Amino acid sequence: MPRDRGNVRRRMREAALELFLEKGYDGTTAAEIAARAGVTERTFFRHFPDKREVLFNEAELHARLDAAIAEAPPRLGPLEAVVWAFQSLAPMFEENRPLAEPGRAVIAQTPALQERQLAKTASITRAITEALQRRKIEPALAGLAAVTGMAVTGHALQAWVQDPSLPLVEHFEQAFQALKQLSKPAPR
Amino acid sequence: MPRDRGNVRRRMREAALELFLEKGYDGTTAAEIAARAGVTERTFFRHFPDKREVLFNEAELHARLDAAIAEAPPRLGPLEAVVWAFQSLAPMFEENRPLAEPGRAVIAQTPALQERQLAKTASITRAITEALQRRKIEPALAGLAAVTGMAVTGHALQAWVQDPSLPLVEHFEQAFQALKQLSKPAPR
DNA sequence: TGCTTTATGTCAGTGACTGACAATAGAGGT
DNA sequence: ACCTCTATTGTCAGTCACTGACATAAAGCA
Repeated sequence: MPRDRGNVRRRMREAALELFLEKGYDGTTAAEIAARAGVTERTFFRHFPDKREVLFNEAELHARLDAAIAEAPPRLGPLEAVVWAFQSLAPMFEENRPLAEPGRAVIAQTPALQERQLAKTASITRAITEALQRRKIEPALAGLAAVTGMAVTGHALQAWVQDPSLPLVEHFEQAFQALKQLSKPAPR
Repeated sequence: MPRDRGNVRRRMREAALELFLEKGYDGTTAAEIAARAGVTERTFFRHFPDKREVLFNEAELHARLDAAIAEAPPRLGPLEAVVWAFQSLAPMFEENRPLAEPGRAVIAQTPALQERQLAKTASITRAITEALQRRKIEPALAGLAAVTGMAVTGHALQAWVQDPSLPLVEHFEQAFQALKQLSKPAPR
């Protein structure tokens, strides 16, 4: 019965998001999601290890970040390389926006999903750290650049959701500049 | 039937830890934990919102941290206040060590528990941020001091588990000194 | 002693997730 | 067009986390 191959996954993601917006995450059963996608509950759990995963797409982000950090100009420092990598992924974020934006809303009101979000952030941070080490950055510095880069990125994505008029690239740039302001002057 | 009052909770925590060490987290059912504590599964879920919570003790830590940060000497800066607060809670950590140490081992090999751990860390970080703001620290600085303080504390606790010969207070001190080293010199 | 409150037991039910096995659609070869 | 082989999916039964409703007994108090 392999009729759609990779499309089944996408259909289930879309069906899930629709239902979550209609009835909330807790009010939606995995069987309902599967049904709307024209498939069985069992198939749902073959594609996603658990119900929460339907809202996240870590694998793709992970792979693209790995590649982007490797391709960043060698002259760039660790934090700059991270920012550069996210900048280069901006088109992907823009493209996924129709799904990502309402997804954030659902996550925001569901503790179980916020928890998973934290785990995903941690996982991506580890991935960035390793990618930086492949650029011959020492581990401690790589880790620091990774968490900082993730924080800046998260901030920029947040701002982008609230103000879609500005392109994501600009939000990245602003957040990065704000960080520089923070670390520069000794106040008072 | 209120015979033990608060003791039931402690008995269930101990029973859970024992069983987790014997059969692993996933191999242990909530009913088994309850049975070993001489109680019903339903009672277990009356005391803990879910199975994972049996391994964490956020409420107490949260309350004590709030108080400790409020009591820290006024002359201390935000990060110093956080470190001071954790220092003052060292006796509590030392006392809970028999439970906390094996608990860490269980968490380390159970993804579901690591996820919850991240959530707890985030929650405590928020609590510290708010406590610092009550000391008239501006929000951005308070948040930065909170995450930094949590990172230093986590590092110290990690080291303490691996080297119990040194008192926890010393580990806190060492980790704090290490942080200062990191932020001081501009390498190369 | 009788009454109220509180912690627990009992029971039935939902929903997430899993293992085992059967059934079918598609690719590729003949 | 027919056959074969493999990747996916459907079906079914079962475990376990978690919940609501109601009954019950212990503890505190009048």
